[in-house]
Amino acid sequence: MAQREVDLDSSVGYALKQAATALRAEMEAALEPLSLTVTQYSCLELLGQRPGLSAAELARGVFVTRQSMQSVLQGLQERGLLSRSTVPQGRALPTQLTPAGTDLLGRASRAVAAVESRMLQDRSAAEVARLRADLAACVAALEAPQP
Amino acid sequence: MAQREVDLDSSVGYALKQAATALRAEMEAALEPLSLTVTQYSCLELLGQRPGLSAAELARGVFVTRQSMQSVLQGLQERGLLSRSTVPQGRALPTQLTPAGTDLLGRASRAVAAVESRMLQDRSAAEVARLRADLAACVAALEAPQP
DNA sequence: TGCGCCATGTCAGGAGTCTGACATAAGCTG
DNA sequence: CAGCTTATGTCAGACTCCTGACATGGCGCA
Repeated sequence: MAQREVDLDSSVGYALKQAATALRAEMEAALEPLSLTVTQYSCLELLGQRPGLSAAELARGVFVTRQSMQSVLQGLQERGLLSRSTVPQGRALPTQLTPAGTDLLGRASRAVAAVESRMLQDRSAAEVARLRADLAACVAALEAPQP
Repeated sequence: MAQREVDLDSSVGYALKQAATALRAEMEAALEPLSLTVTQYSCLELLGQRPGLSAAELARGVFVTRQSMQSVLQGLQERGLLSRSTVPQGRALPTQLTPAGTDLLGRASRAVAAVESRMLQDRSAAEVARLRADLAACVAALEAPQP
């Protein structure tokens, strides 16, 4: 086996981490004027598109633990950006954006969209869709149960 | 503007984060038997391919701060996996793998390569290269100075 | 019905990483 | 040459997020 197992210059995994890191850094910079962290924005965005989600569902969608999501929700709730139902749906507590939350989300969403469109500049819609599909296929392959 | 600014189901950024998270989780699982964290492995791998790197250079390559890399290096050094030069090259202290470090890196590298190849299963070499190039283009676009 | 099983919310503790700060060494510039 | 800038290593503190644990509410099944 003359071939090296992992070569940084041709490793998709390394490129993936590099891209995710760069994107996160640019998102942080874009969201800083709104006093939002990337995690907080992700939470608002997810909640804006899927109103009524529970904390556990939000946590999975944002890729953090329930425990972390709890403190994120507390912070956003104290800022009046979202409200949690007092009446449990079973054990879960549905969450919704407040008008202030919806307003801030709109501005944050535009800022983030600008970053993403800068990341994808000079690429056709078809190329973008292909990249997205490639990444989704990676996720599916990784999450598939292995023997 | 009827189009939503950020749609999770078609957002490349979200897919990117999802893929990076899934890959990291699988890497953690693969490296756990070797008692290595992903950061520790990344450090060893980079050092194996670029011997003599300083702590600051390693930190940039692994996407952490110098301060974090310092504690990572201390842990690896105490396990006898690497050694830091006592004679500074200027201000920097070159770092090398020990034989034990090289040996462990070999096993870790194979484990990680298995994960990456599972992630990319059913794809041609050309498709993999294209994905890697797409990701690199994202990084370049994000890091390019903006007006 | 009663039991086990899973998901959710929550509390406490700890590991990892980051920001801030300082001293030192090399390079550049006037 | 002196001074400024940059890069590195290091120390200290704070913050974020995670792991572990527990109680509670729904669901399936014997």
